[in-house]
Amino acid sequence: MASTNTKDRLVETAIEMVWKNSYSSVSVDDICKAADVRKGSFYHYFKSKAELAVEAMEQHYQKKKGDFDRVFSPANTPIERFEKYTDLAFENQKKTLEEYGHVCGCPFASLGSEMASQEDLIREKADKVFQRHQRYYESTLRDMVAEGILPEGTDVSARAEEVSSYICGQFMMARVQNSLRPLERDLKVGLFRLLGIDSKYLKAS
Amino acid sequence: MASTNTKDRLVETAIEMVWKNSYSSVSVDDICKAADVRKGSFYHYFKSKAELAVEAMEQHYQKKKGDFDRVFSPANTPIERFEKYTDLAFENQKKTLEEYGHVCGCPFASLGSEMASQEDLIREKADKVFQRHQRYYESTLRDMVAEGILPEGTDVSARAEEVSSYICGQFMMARVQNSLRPLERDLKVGLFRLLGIDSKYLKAS
DNA sequence: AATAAAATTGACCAAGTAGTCAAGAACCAC
DNA sequence: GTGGTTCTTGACTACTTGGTCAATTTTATT
Repeated sequence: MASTNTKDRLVETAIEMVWKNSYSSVSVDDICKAADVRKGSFYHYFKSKAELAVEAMEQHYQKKKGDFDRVFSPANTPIERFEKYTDLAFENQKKTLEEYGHVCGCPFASLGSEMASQEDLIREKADKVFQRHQRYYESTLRDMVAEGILPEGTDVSARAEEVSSYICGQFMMARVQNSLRPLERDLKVGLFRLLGIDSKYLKAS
Repeated sequence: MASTNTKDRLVETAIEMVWKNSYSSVSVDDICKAADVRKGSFYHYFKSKAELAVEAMEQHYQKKKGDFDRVFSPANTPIERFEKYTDLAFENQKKTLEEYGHVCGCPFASLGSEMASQEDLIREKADKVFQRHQRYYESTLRDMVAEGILPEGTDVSARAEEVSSYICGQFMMARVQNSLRPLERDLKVGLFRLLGIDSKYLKAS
């Protein structure tokens, strides 16, 4: 688990601690101590705490990218993709609850929202990560249009953003409630209603 | 604007500063300075910073309650209620952008999410406020069922929570993007799709 | 006017904050 | 080995943090 590489160890420790708690509540000293790194080394690799956060976000995205690629693979039907995605998302949240003792929500949203007005680099990074996620949704929506599941002329870009907002909102709600229950009940069913897919296409699965 | 009452002045200043920035980035000293109150007075009224935050949330909810009551009044058709609500929500976000120079999102979500794992009182308060909001949604959804706009047996409680999540998610997204554009484009149309209302009922308005 | 209660003040504290820096250690190519 | 580069260290700074407290002023009650 723990990287031998100093920089990676800092990044991994940071994403864990910040995701569980918050950016401001986790100090550079905390991260250094947990990663067993002296502060001078920290500032050898990062020129600020914010820069570490940005790199942690990128690395976390890269770590999850494989899952995204698998779930949103064209080998799955468009509907399967969103189904598998909500399952995956739920499992991830469940894992944070078991591992950190708390529902942690979406790290990009929490961190991006917390620092939105103070660290523009962090806000921008969160924004960019969401855009990348939305490309997966868009592509799936386009396939839905092609298959006649969604009407010609559907604004896939707008709808992808709605999906992104909805999922993010569900995660934040789960974090604030510190409970997986509404997520389990609402995430998938609400998402498919939001997608505007006729129920006849959902019966099959 | 500025209250003559010391306690109110602290609460009003706090909600403003915390909403614009974040809980952690605004210190007790900052709030005291902005409210022109000495720190001893602060701790005469509040026994901790967290307690102030909880009271600020309650007061902010009370301040907005009138708008909610007007918008969700049974004098409006159920569809009108959600329409007026999205309009109001958008205008509120627009106001924060103009006033604070930044899209601020939902204060209960931002604050609740930021402090979820550190200050349980804050998390709980945010949770409670969302529950109160959901009661407005639920009541409207029940009226929709009664009018045949939604099918008998609709789980209004679950759907209200979905609505809450979606709106919150849109706000957070707007904050992270620091832009009103997606909100303007997606908030209302996505909400009505999420509600699962047959389009024939929407044509009328 | 006397008294008690509520409100205000500013000095104070211990602990933490992000970030710096000069010195040394480890590693590299040659 | 030599020389240069990258890493690591720990002490250091200047400042901020949430919170305390005893002394004072203001306000309300009689």
